[in-house]
Amino acid sequence: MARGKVQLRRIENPVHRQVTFCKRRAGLLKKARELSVLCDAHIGIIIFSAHGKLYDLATTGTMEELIERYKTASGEAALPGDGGSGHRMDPKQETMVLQQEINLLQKGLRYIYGNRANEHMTVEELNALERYLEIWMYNIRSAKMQIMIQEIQALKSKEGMLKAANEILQEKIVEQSGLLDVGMTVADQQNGHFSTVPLIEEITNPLTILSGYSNCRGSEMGYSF
Amino acid sequence: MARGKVQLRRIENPVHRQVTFCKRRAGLLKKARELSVLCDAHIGIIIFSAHGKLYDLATTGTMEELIERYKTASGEAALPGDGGSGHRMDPKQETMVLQQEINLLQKGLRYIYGNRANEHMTVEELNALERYLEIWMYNIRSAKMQIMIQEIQALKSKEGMLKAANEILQEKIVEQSGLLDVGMTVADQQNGHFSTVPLIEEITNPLTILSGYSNCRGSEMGYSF
DNA sequence: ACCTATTTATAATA
DNA sequence: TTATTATAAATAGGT
Repeated sequence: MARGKVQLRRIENPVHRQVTFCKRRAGLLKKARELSVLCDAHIGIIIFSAHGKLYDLATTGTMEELIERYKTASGEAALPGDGGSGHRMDPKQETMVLQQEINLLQKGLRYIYGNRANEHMTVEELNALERYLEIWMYNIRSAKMQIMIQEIQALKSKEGMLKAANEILQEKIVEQSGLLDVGMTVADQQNGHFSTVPLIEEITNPLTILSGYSNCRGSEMGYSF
Repeated sequence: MARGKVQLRRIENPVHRQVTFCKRRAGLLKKARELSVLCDAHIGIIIFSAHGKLYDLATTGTMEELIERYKTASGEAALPGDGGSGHRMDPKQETMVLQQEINLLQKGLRYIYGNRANEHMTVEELNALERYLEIWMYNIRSAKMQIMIQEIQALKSKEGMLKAANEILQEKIVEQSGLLDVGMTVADQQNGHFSTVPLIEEITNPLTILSGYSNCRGSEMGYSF
């Protein structure tokens, strides 16, 4: 949330990932304490870093007490809750948790299924919901990849055209050099100061460099989704 | 955090408290999921509302697995402080985590491809499996994205070199044309068949085309979706 | 629930 | 880790 928005995927740079982990961990625990104080909630948080280091927080009593309470509460049966947040028990509620995890899609989902989606969904409706979520996520990701692929193709096109142009130019130069050679023969007879050979080499060199560079190591693998 | 800052103490107005609880609870869980994805952390959160209602989140596997791991990790190391003490992951613990993931995956595979009547999975387990799959997909896509970004950069680099080469070639041609013109002057006096002007235009045209973008579909790369 | 003015959180950087 | 600072997010107060 600063100096550039971040995508919701694993941070590849280890340093960045570590810094972000420290900061966000602190932020998360702070938020938990605030929520606990503001709303009388009892909160326990367990965090294992990628390296296995443990960080925890228990806003009330000990973590053990919270765990005991959790086991009791989670084992009980349940009421279909208000309208959103995760409880447990039946498939209906569990799927609602999944729905919450994709906040951006929630609005659209309500549009499609109507407000009663939270109240009276059958198993069949839930299956349809899941399928729809998958398709939607697929489309969004596909769109992003499409943009990148178009860029790659455009760049490759430009590369091909530039290469072709270089060849044409090279041919023209050779051709011109031949003409020049004939002309220079006459010229040499007049002042004898020029030689065409070094000139041709000068011209050819850049192309040689280009040809060497053109090892397109672009992975030939097909990107699939 | 908006329309007026809030004091860090219990919200007296019950309505406000409930609304804030809902909002901040959602925010807290969202932050936890983000931290988990961004930094490969394994996070469990248990929230009891003031009225005793349970809300929880396990970003990896099941809450029970996290609790087991917590007990091991917190019991091993030194001081059982209030909260936030770090501990290290020993081989035993790491093996346990990996074994949990493997077991869940194998069970899921048997469930999916085998006889569902023989393999029973709880909703909790299925959700955990779903989260695993999602994380794996994240990482796979991240890797693919990385490859594509590298390819784009390589192509842009090549494009720049080719353009530079073209410019050099163009300069050489103009330069040569000048020399050729001088030579042709002599040659024209002999047979009068050549004119240098059309030649220059012929040479220049390809570059004009090159500057133009796009076209060309070539791209032997098999991107598929 | 939805809408914004503000407050917070935090990504990039040193 | 910590500090800084430009920006992205979260959210308090209303509707």
